[in-house]
Amino acid sequence: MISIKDVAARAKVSAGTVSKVLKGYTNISEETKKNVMQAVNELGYVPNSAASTLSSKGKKKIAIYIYINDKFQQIDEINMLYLMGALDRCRELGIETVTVYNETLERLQHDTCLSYFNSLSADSVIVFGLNKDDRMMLDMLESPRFNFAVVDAPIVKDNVSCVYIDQRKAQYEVASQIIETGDKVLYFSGKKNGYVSQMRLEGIRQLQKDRNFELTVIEGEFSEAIAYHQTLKLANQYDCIVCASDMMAIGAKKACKELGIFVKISGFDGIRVMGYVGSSIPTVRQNFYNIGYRCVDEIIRLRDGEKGQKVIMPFEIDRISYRSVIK
Amino acid sequence: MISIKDVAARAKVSAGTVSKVLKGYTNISEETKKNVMQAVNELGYVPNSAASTLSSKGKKKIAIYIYINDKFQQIDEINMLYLMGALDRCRELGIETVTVYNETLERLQHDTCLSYFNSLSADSVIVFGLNKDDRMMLDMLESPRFNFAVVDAPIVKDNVSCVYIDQRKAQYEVASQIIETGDKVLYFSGKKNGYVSQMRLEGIRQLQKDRNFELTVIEGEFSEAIAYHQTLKLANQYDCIVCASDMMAIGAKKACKELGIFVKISGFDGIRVMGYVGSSIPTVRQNFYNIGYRCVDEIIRLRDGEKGQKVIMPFEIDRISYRSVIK
DNA sequence: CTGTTAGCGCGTTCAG
DNA sequence: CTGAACGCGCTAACAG
Repeated sequence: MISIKDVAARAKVSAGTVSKVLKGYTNISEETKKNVMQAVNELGYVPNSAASTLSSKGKKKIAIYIYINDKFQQIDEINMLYLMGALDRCRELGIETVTVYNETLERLQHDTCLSYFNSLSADSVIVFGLNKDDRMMLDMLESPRFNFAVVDAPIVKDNVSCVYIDQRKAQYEVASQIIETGDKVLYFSGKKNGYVSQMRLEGIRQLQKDRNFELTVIEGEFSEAIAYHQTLKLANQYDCIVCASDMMAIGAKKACKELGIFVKISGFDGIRVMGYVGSSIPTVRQNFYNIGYRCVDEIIRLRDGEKGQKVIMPFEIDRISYRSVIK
Repeated sequence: MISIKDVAARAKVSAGTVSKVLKGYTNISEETKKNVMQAVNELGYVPNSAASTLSSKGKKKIAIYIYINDKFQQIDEINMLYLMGALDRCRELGIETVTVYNETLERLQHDTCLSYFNSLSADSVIVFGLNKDDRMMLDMLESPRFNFAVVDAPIVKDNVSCVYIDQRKAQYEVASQIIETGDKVLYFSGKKNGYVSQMRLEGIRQLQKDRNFELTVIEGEFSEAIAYHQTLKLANQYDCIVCASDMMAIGAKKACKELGIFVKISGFDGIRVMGYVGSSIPTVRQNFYNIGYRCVDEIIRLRDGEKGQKVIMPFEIDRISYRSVIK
């Protein structure tokens, strides 16, 4: 384990000087700066981040908080894209990250959660797809000591920005692709009390007012299985099935095929698997990568002392073709 | 930020004693133990892991090394399952983890890589799907200071265990489901020089000897697009298309459908998307969760001073139905 | 059984 | 412009 001392010895300066060089202080002669950097390279020195963050109370990492579980299919694609976006942006900016998984937090008490992120030397947290049941994280948002960028939850505070597409508008637009006046429409909503679920529901309700059709709402919990089974039971009574997620749309479509009937269906999210199911279903394409990317920029804003804001990301209404997914 | 001192003050003992209680030392009176724990709870104290690992040179985290990119579709599902397995096992065992992404390492020099993991206070690394191009990680494996569990690469050393299914046998068996003597067989292999690609290729070659058929091998690079386009061109000359990955099988199947011909196809991996493509394609089902889970146990073995070993995980030959993926 | 002491590796004053 | 000295929060060795 080569420490800053080794570098100092090799460069014939003191440890303090090495530190200054590495931190980019200005008042260092070019001469010694060069020597130090050379020693660093020759020795392959990497600062010990534990010691570093312990010493300088400067916590600078961004914690990336991810829900990882097997309850909902295809969540992994969305998470990976969020993650890629955020990681790429952090790399561009030279910011260190820590990945934190929800199950890790579930073990902790309310208050200890703060300390936990603290001990990770994070001062900011990006929350991908905040869950309304996640008391732990919701409590954390109250702590002014951290900055947050939250995806898919309409929460704005001095230290909290939120990032998402206009769910209401998106649901309105995608549904309007398939619904005609007078249609009987079945709507599979997401999780009861979920943030996005509510907004999407408002979207379809708005469309109902504007276009006048019969609307039945079923809580689909984003579950493909529920959509599948409910569709098997009910599809023959409806002209359209509007789904608050692609996976539910896939379940509904599958059921219709099995029933041998045609019902207009729309989805929501724009995930790749839509390109494989052999049906052309209009959906809302969210650019998850960009959302993740943008979250980092929000954190930067907050760190700079700006107040939290709501960031609305663009989306597209489209069908996902096989061609588009195989690249 | 409440530190060990605060706890000590509240419990009216010294910081050292608190530390001992928390580390589960035996020679502590029940009385003070209780007091300390109470103070810990009341204050919501969480040890600062940076300080902890800095002090005790005891590095105990397991670093989980993941390739994250968008080059190959559906890698995300596999990675997530690996990850879930490893994380679950680590939680069961009370081991802390750090997640490290390949792109982070790509910035580093050879030697600094070691220091990097060091500074993360990791003494072990789990590598999911080691890439033969990844010089950085391959070099690291030479370092006896770390323990490694490597998935999908046949590397065994004192400090390196590897975990995977019997690729050779799996490819043999799944292909034998569709190939009959005298068939003309097209084989889409994985990445040239890839570890698993080679083993799978051996499997099909072995089958060729045993069953006697005409075999053409094309480097498919695990790419759905390549399989798709090559199949469009060549399918009518073959009876079977054996693919070294599910995504290639899907590409091949799609092409056959477009050509309006039937060719027997097999896949490899057992990922969920196979349940959505509407074709019943035999494949090798790997239990990625269990593989991730098992990797942690291998690390434990190595930490206990045992030598690295090859761990062969079970697999199944099966078709993935829609029913099985919607649960 | 418990308190005291001495660092872990680094960043940051403060002198010089 | 540079070096010495202190302390971040914690653990370990040593006293008592």
